[in-house]
Parts: sequence; C-alpha cells; structure tokens
Amino acid sequence: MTSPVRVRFAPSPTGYLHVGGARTALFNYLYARQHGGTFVLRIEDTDQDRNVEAALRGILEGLSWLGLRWDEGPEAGGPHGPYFQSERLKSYAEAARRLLHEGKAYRCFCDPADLKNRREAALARGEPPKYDRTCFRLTKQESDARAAKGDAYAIRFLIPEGETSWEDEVRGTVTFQNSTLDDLVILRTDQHPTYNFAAVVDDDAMRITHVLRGDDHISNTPRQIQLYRALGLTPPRFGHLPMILGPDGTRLSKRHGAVSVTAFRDDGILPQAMVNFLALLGWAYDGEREIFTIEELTQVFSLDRVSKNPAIFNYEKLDWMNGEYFRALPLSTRADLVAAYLESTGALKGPALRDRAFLERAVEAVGDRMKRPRQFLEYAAYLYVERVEPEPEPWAELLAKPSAAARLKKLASLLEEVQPFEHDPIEKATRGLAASEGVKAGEVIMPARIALTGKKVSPGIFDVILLLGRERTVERLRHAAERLEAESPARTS
RNA sequence: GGCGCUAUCGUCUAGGGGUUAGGACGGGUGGUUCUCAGCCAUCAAACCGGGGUUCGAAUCCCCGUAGCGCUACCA
Repeated sequence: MTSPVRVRFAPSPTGYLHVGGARTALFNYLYARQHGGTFVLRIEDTDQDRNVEAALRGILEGLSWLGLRWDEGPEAGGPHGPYFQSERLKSYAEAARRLLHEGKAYRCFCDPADLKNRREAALARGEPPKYDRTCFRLTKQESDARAAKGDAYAIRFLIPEGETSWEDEVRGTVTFQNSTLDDLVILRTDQHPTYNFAAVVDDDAMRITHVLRGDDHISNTPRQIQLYRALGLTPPRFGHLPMILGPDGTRLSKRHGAVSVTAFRDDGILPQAMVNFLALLGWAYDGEREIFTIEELTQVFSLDRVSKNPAIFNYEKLDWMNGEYFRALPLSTRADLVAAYLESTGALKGPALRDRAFLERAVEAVGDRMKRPRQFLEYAAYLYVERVEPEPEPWAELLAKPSAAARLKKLASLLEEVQPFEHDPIEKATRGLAASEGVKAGEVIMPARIALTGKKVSPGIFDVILLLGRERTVERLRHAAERLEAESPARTS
C-alpha cells in the first residue's frame, strides 16, 4: 500500500510568479491531480520578513490565474499548517537542537564576515571553499562554556562520511561523495533556519511524498537526504525538472522580457495557453500532439516523459499557441477580453467602449487576425477616430495611381445610393464598379481600404464599410479623393 | 577550482542497435483571396567531437568538448 501522493510548491515571496516557478507548480499540480493526491503551497519566507503580504499576493494571483488550485496552504488552510515558514520557526530550532544534542550537529562561533574572507581566499587559491571545521574541533566543554557565556553561534550540520545517492524520478540514479559537501549551517545566529534545513523539516511535517523542483536544487538534495537521515526520517522521492532558459541560453530573467505570469496575462496571454505552453517546456506527450487542456494534462502527464535537458523559452511559440486558444473562444468572450484590454490600457475610453454591440461586430470582423487582444487596434483603430490619417506608404501608393481619385468618388456615389446598406449589395456595387472600369476588384478595393482605414491591411473591406456606416464611408472616400487631387503631381505641374 | 546535470533541425521535442530520423514553432515557396490573418499544399533545416562494443551506433560504454546549475548564517 503506497501512501497518498502529497506534493508541494514552495516559493519564496518575491512578489511575482516567475514562469519557471509556474512550470514547477504546474508539474506538481498535475502530478497531484493525476494521483488523486494533495497539492500543498508553502511559503518560504525565512529570510525576507518584510512585505510578505504584498509579495505573496503576486504569487497567489499567478497560481490562481493559471488555475492551479492548492489544496493546503495560505488561504486554503489545512491540517499541516501553518504554511508560512516564518510561523514555524520553533520547530526548526527544536530540530536543530536535537541534532546538536545527539552530536549530529555542532555550534559554530565563527564570524560570518571572517568566514566570507576565508572562503574567498580559498577560492583565490583554487581550493574548494569548504568550511574548515574550526568549530567542530572545539571540545564539548569549550563549546558549552562559550555558549553559556552568551557568545553568538550558529548550528552546523556535521556531514557524515560516505556517499549519498538517490533514484531521481527524472534522472535516474544520482550520486554525490559526501566529502564534496560541507557542514552547512542549519540554524543561523538569529535562530532562523536556512533553506535546506527548513525544507526538510517542513516537507516531513507536511508529509510530502514527492519533491518535484527545478534542477538547480539537485546539489541540495544530498544535503537534505543526510538531514532526513540524521533526523531519523525517510526522505521523500525527488524529481528534478529541467531549467527554463532565455533565448540566449542563460537562466530566464527580466532582461529576456516578460517573466512573471501576470505580465503575460496583462499582455493578453490566455491562462489555457500559458498552461499548455508551460507543460510542453520539459515534457512531451508523444512528440506529435501539443494541444492539451489542463484536464487532459492531468490525464496524460507523467514524470518519465519529463525531459532532462534545459528548455529555452520560445516567445513565438507561446504567441502561436495563444492564437490557437484565442481564436477558438466564443465571440462574446473575445469581445470581453478586448474590452478589458482596451480599458486597462486606456487606449480607448468613454463612449466608444460603451457600445458593446459595435465592439462585438468589430471583433467579429477582425476575426482570425487577432492572436491576442492587443492586436485589436491594429485592425480596428480607424473605427474609433473622427478622421483617418493615412500612413505615408499606402498614401504614396495611392498618389501614384492617377485613376484612384476618380474611382473613389464613383464608389462614394454608389455607396451613397446603395439599398439596402448591407454586405451583399455593397459588394455587388463595388465589384460592379470595377467591372465597368474594366479592372480587377482589387483596383477599387485597395484604394478604398487606404481611404477608409489609412492602412494597407484591414479586415474585409465590406465589413469595414458596414462598420463605418454609410455616412462615414462616403465622407472618407470623398475626402481622400479630394486630398489626392490636391496633392497629385499632375495637378500641381 | 571542486562537484553535479545535460547534449537530435535556429527553438520545443519524438524516436532509439538496422527508420526516407517524425511532429510543432519560426523561415521559404505555391494555392485560396479585396489586403492581412487563417486555411491547404510544399520545401529547407538536426543526431556535439573522438575512440571503443557490434555484422551494424544517432541509439550502449569511455574520453573529450560545450552549456547550465550548485559550491552562503539566499531560497
């Protein structure tokens, strides 16, 4: 009988959820859901005790947005709390004292600044910067005496001889010689635990069965395993996930662009797309299928298909995937997202936004061209201005066509009369004009597009005309024609 | 410096003793078409290097090399 799976995501409150952390959280979540287990969220706030509140919000927001609901942790509670390390200080101190009394750890009176100097000196000499066990050589009497005297001390773990190895869930057997590990501080002078120690104490207290984390933790693992053993505990299973790198192959960071999931959200990335994309960073189903909902992922995810190599974050592919999801959304949802985007950026405000029906028509017309909300204005900005100012290049093209002005005028006249003012009659009139002029429809449509939108690219022209309405369409066509005539070289010469 | 992990198209990856080494993003070309997007078709693009083992190695082993990580009283 195997015990129920319990996994955890244990971020430190940095203020935002990094995509690397999000990927780790996702894999933990998937693993828990798949095994009917429990996903625990624990906050590792033993160092920075300021601003935890605010910093926590970003993390929780990111996880919630992705849909990674935790079963135990902040706001959720649970039987193994508290879920903030800053509130569990007593248990670390207790555990550390126990190791001290059992002779598995020792007091270290060394001055941190001094330690730092020694480390740097060793490094400069090309030697491994291990702690030299100065304080381990103190006799029990000396150590006790100095402690009694009130000398400040940290507690160091005495790394046993031998080697440490474990069966990693993603990498197989990993082995370290203990001689390469040094006696790590487990309890600092200020009674706060260090990361490795707190993680061990908590993972045990929270009954964690599988520790799935970034492979930057791989060399912490032998230390933690030794700690478990010293405490008389059974270590959990470990699985180390490959890192996520930036396009230049170094650890993904702000200078590569957006790294926090909320930044992607604010950029119009959909949570479904983000989850799907993240899942494929370091994991693959069969190399063929790539589109998965989070529910499907919980069905098909497996640790033995997790890759061992670091993955470079491909922003283009995320964008593509977002398009896949965005286009599949119902019209009203897309309109909601566009409205929210326009509002939050203040790109469009007031009455224009309030006409929801119109916005929806515009979104419909833009259709597949949009991969994310921010692209709406690229295809629809002209709908929301009094007068278009054509872009220079398209305008120059129009100027170069001597017949453009006349055609625009003719089109204006036709559209002024066309009844009813609907898609098909408008199309018929426009194509009719082209036919009577003896040119292809494009010869009428492109000038109209430039006159109406100021750009060479837009939704279908008849949709644009409909959206603009008869009056504005006719007005813009005529205005463009007049301006063309005024600027035409033939005229001025 | 030490220790550890990793190594298939530009990127994410599938595969794995005998394959035309597959898919996706991105890129090229063609088609659809009023432009763009989309869609369809199509092309280019990879097994880090060297030694073994083997009838046969991209695949297994060793050695290099490279990248990344850790080497804190940070997490």
